[in-house]
Amino acid sequence: MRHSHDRERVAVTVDLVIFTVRDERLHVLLIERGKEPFEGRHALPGGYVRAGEHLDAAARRELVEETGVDAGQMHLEQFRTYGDPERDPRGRVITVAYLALGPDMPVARAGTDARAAGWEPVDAVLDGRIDLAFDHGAILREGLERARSQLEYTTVAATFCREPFTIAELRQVYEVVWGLKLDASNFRRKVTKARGFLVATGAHRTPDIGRPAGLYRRGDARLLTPPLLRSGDAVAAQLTTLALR
Amino acid sequence: MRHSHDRERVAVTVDLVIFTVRDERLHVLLIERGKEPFEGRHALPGGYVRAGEHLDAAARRELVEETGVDAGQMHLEQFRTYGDPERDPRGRVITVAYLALGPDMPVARAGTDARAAGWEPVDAVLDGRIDLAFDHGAILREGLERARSQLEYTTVAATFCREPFTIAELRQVYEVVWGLKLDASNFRRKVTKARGFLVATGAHRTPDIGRPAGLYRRGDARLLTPPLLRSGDAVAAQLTTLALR
DNA sequence: GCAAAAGTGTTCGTCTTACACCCATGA
DNA sequence: TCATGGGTGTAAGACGAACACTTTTGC
Repeated sequence: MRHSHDRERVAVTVDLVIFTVRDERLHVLLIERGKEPFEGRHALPGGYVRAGEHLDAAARRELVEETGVDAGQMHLEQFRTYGDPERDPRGRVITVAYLALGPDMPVARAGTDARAAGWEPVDAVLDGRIDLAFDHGAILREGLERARSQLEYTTVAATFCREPFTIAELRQVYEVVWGLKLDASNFRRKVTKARGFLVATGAHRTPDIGRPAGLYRRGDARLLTPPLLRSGDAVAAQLTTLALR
Repeated sequence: MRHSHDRERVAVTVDLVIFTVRDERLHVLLIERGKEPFEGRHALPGGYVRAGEHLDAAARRELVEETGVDAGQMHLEQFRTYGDPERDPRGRVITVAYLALGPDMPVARAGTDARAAGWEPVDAVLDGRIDLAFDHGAILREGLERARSQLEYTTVAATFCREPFTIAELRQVYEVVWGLKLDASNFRRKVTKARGFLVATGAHRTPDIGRPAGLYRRGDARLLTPPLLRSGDAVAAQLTTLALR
């Protein structure tokens, strides 16, 4: 039996987990809410899907609104929809969560509903120093897990780097997101061997000190073959680290 | 600027891609629609999320309604939300798609909106002999891709098997879902070595002909370590097979 | 014994890991 | 020339693919 109330109409939002690497640490873009509920609390950027608007389009629009960055260049992927009836005190609102990775970029403006917007260390959210509004803490954690595993099988890590970039910069992305130290020489071999991941520009960049490093651009491959796997031990270490926090 | 029409309220449904292995082929549970739109066409089982209902609960409810199977025992995972404004001719309806894998089971009843329900070979959908309503064809394809990769990293393949099961039965799941032939001896070594995947019952089952096979139950591990990877060549072969169809 | 399917052993080649070592630069 | 990070070489061991071979059953 289906009654009319079975087909409840609900509001739909998109929320964005946008990561970047800054000062050798993983950061996430957060806003400070400018109105109730959760006024003054940190939250993920996001907003209502408009009438007739695609979900992906809404996500890209919100990304531009919150950061001023053209989403056309960014990796943007839906990773889960959250629909707990109690997740928003205003009523039934389900949200489609997106993951985006990008190079460190300036925050161009505050969001429409936001008092402020800025990059915050992911650690601060994981250890409770920053307590996010709604269920955004859980969404962030799942986005982080997704990002970690995406690094294994796809070439998205390179989207964290502003072109052209060095292999050391790319390695730092892996180290920061995974929370591990990687062997520089073996890392280099793997990523240069993976077809379509990196394109050498031929140019070099001389650091403050040390030998100049070769510069690369992103290749056209989206899937990383062969994958760059975290060892089982490494994943276990990562999980316990998370649990201890 | 946000106007009231920016917060369009939309209907939300869940749709289920339910796979099973039957007669050495992969099958998917489909219904035949009993009313417009797409009356008489095949579609994925699913329905409206009710007021105050969790998305996962709605998926489990629909699964029981369509199949009579207790979803409590089944692996059920949300894999993507589809929100194209044009995807439903009746108006804006977004749908949260779930993936479920289970042993071959009888279809207990037709769904409330369905004229009939039954298992259909996945091949028939992929090659166009069955043309699904709405965007369900695309949803099915993505669900299949998800199922294929889930087999690599998780122990869900065992949920296809009715307990107790033999290693040959488990191997057949992999072969059917991946569309590949696997080496029986290497497969056995891998799955028995993976901790928490299989628990030997000690009992044996004698086939019509041949040596009796050891019987197993599912272990408590959800993640498969080490993973059981399709080789790059195998994946390529699979993709071309799909493209040629 | 034979067919068929379960299960074990072995070989060979590739990939991973760890680490030694050389290279190119600025100070 | 020294310190620093870039980059190459290489040996030991782990892992995977392929396949020969043994075991256990019904007929």
